[in-house]
Amino acid sequence: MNIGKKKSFHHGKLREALIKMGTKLLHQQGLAAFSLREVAKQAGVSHGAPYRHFEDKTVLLEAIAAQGFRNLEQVCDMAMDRFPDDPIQQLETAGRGYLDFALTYPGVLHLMFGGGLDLDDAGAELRLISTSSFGKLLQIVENGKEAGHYCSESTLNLTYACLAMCHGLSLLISSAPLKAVQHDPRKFEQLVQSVLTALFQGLIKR
Amino acid sequence: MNIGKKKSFHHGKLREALIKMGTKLLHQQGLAAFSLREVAKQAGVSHGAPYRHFEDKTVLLEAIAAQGFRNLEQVCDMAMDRFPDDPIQQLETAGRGYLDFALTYPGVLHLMFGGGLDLDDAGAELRLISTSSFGKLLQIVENGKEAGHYCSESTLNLTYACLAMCHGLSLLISSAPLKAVQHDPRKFEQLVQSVLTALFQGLIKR
DNA sequence: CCTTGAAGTTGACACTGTCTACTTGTACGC
DNA sequence: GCGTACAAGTAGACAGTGTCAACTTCAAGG
Repeated sequence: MNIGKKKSFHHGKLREALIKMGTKLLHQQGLAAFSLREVAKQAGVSHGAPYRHFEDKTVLLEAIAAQGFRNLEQVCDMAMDRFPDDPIQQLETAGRGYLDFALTYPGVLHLMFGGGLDLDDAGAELRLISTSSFGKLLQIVENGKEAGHYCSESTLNLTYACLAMCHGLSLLISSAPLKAVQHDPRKFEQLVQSVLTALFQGLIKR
Repeated sequence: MNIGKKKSFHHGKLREALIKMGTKLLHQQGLAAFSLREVAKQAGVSHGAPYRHFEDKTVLLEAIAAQGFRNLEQVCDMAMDRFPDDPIQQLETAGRGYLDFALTYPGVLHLMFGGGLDLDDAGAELRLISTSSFGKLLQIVENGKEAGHYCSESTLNLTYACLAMCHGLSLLISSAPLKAVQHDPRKFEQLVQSVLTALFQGLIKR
């Protein structure tokens, strides 16, 4: 019996609001300063309210990380949609999308891969989405292999190589030594191009 | 008037003890559970004592991270010493050393690159050692370039590519999706070999 | 020997995550 | 239509945290 957003009880859909605010805080203040109470305050509820939706602080963080993985999965999907017949373009597009995400939400990226979360004994949601998003990348590499573009290494290992390269580059750019590059579009593009080229050269059939 | 370890005042050389204990705790409990008070307790001093040696919690963390960078620098040095005339072996050895460090001290690695520390406005010590250790890697790549092994991309960009690959691989292996691989030596070696091969193939002159 | 000042201790403060008991208010069975 | 049950949110308490200021200790130098 509601119009639009507000769903049911006192307040509305708190769960999503907390994830949203949490992401925002993470992105503004970093993981170290991330506080459940502050998230609650920003969402306009008392400090105990989040516990009705998240068992734990880490469960909230897991939910935020899960959204990050969803985002990455979407990047892969879009890349495949845009270039259905060109696996190499797929990979390049996905790689750039990954980088774009990493630079837009470095806090979330660090959360996802920074070791703060133990994906192994995380909630089912996070485990599912993280393996599934990895599966999407695997598929892109598989596409290239089927088209005969890549060398004879196992698809799995090639995928790891791709992921490692993108991931490493993202972390480097979003953290210290390369933060300068981030705001110099020319150098930035040159670096990305150069690393991607190295990556492809490493994958291509030889 | 002292024999051996104990140096001067009440307690001894607390600073180093704190760094040592801190590293241990970081490595046992992870960054999230890292507590100054706990470090102090483990070192056998009161909770206020660390403030005589470290302005801040983050300053202690910076000191720990700095040691990590020193370690990485040493890895590069040793690689160059062992193969003075073979830059490619230098790079491979350094890469494996990097990986080894990453898997032995994942907590420190995450501290160094996980975004918790802002290398830009860190203390002078950390800034120096982090750029200097990067310089060592740069030198290894430069060696290979001078020997005519690599392609025409700028040395800087090639170095970034190497670092990104090693770094990304380390993070992948030390965090979720690949933790299993870590304890299966055969698969592990296969993966490392395969990624390194891809990397070299990407650098080599074409 | 007495002063001094670095090194370490103690107690306090605000803040955090988490638990428990309480209140609110909506949906559903009668 | 109404009362009840139960999810959603509040309020207060607790231990643990980082940090600060005031205190004590003790090796060294005049």
